[in-house]
Amino acid sequence: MDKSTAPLSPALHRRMATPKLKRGPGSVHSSVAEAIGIRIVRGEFPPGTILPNEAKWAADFKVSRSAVREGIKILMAKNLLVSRPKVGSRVEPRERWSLLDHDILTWYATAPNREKFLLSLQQFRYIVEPEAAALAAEFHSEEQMHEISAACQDMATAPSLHERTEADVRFHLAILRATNNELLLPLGVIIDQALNNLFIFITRQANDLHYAQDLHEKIERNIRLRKPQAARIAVRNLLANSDEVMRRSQSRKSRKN
Amino acid sequence: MDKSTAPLSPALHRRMATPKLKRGPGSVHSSVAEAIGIRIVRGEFPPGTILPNEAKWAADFKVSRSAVREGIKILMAKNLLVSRPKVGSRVEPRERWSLLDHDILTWYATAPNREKFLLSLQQFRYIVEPEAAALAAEFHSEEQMHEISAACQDMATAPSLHERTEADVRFHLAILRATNNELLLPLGVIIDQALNNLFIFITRQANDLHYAQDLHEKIERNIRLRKPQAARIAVRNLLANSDEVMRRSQSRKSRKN
DNA sequence: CAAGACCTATTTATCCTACAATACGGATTA
DNA sequence: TAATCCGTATTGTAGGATAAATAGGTCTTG
Repeated sequence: MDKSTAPLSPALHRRMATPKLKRGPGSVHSSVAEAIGIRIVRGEFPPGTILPNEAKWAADFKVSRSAVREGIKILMAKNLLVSRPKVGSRVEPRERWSLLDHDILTWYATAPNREKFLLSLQQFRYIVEPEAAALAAEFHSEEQMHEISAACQDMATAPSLHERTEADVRFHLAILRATNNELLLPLGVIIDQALNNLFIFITRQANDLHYAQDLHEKIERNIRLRKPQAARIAVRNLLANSDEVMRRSQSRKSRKN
Repeated sequence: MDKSTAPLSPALHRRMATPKLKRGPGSVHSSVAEAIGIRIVRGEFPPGTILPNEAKWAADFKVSRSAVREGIKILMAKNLLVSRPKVGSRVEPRERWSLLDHDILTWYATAPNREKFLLSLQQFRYIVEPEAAALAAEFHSEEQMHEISAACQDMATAPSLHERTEADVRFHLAILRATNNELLLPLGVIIDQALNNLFIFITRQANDLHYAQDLHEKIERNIRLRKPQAARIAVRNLLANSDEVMRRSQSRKSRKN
């Protein structure tokens, strides 16, 4: 059926209209993948939906069909959709999506339900990070320990909040590496997302920063001294502190409104 | 420098030779992605290596350059490599690989170091699954609980080992779903891989199967009765049993040799 | 001689066109 | 009514042409 014959409200029509392709710094196919991918994760094309065909995308974005196809292939690789001849590209059920992929996570962070997303991230960290710290305490090599310590020091001496966050991410990734379990490495994208989203909540008050630094140093020390159980608890304390910071920021915001 | 001028040993040459493309059931581009992807994860092209250019692959595989490009795009989406004009496709460092992707995991399972891989899988399960069961015990809905119970029953009544493993996977995935944390769903690929690899170790002795079934039912019960701590422990017991089975199988094998 | 500007060759990026394979859904027939 | 056939829309594959990007060498210049 031709879509133009379907009676659509003007508002719905506006929502369906394809936004112009953001001609960013990257290549065309990745821009296409991003443009379509974002609309999928935001729920504009719910699972089971058949996407517009390749020719339509090519026309809307003013790019060649090849570029569209390469973009679609990227989304297929991330299990956002599957393509079949004659039927088209169908959005996969959410539980098949590779949510732990860096791109999807980034797109997802722009989706409407940010609150719930941040809670899921935080919950995920509670599961993984304490155990990762315990493993790191048991199995870290000297070089890996050095990376952890260096990142911890960089946090203390970082001149800006941005650089502090960068060192913070580096600290936690170094712990994952020090577990010597390579399957844990991909979970770094979670930490990256979480910290960069938490970044906007972080207070600039010297007291808070100093306390957070203390918590990080406790983690560093317990890993260095090879005390798994103590490292586990230290990480839990740090995460609880993050929760607390978020909660305070949240209540401040609601008081304002 | 032209590679053909480099003095290669015949053995190395043989290893470099491109195997014929497996023209399986899937599409050509996914076969290309698989063929190249497997060689990357197996270490044939170590991180930092520049892959042969697209024209070379097209000639070797006897496919069009378009197909090769679409295959490469799939690998790019999984962070196995990055492509840049003039330089070519460079293999990314291992810690960037999306190891938790279903395809990569499957390819990885064929790699030489199976033993270490299985250990990493098992260690990963120890981190995630007990906590997932605890969350499921706290937050599961009625429908989610029903899926868990049904899978558990199917395990008991499965007529073949294969179908039993299928229900086993379904059981653990249902628990992940019941956590109501969507970020945990992608970890299902780990469980899927682990159980399907463990499958070959599983003894057919009725005693063992009965005991394993008992362990699963304890998990089911504790989730159903909303006892997080007990569910956590029940999962740990199950994993310990898997370890035990693997260890026994291992020692039997070494005794044979 | 050193440093910077400028070429050139190679590779991916993009576009285009044509045809093949597939399977949905309607038309046709028993 | 039910089963089969077939037209057609859509992705899949092929192959070629051109554009853009850039590493590395070359030339110029201070």
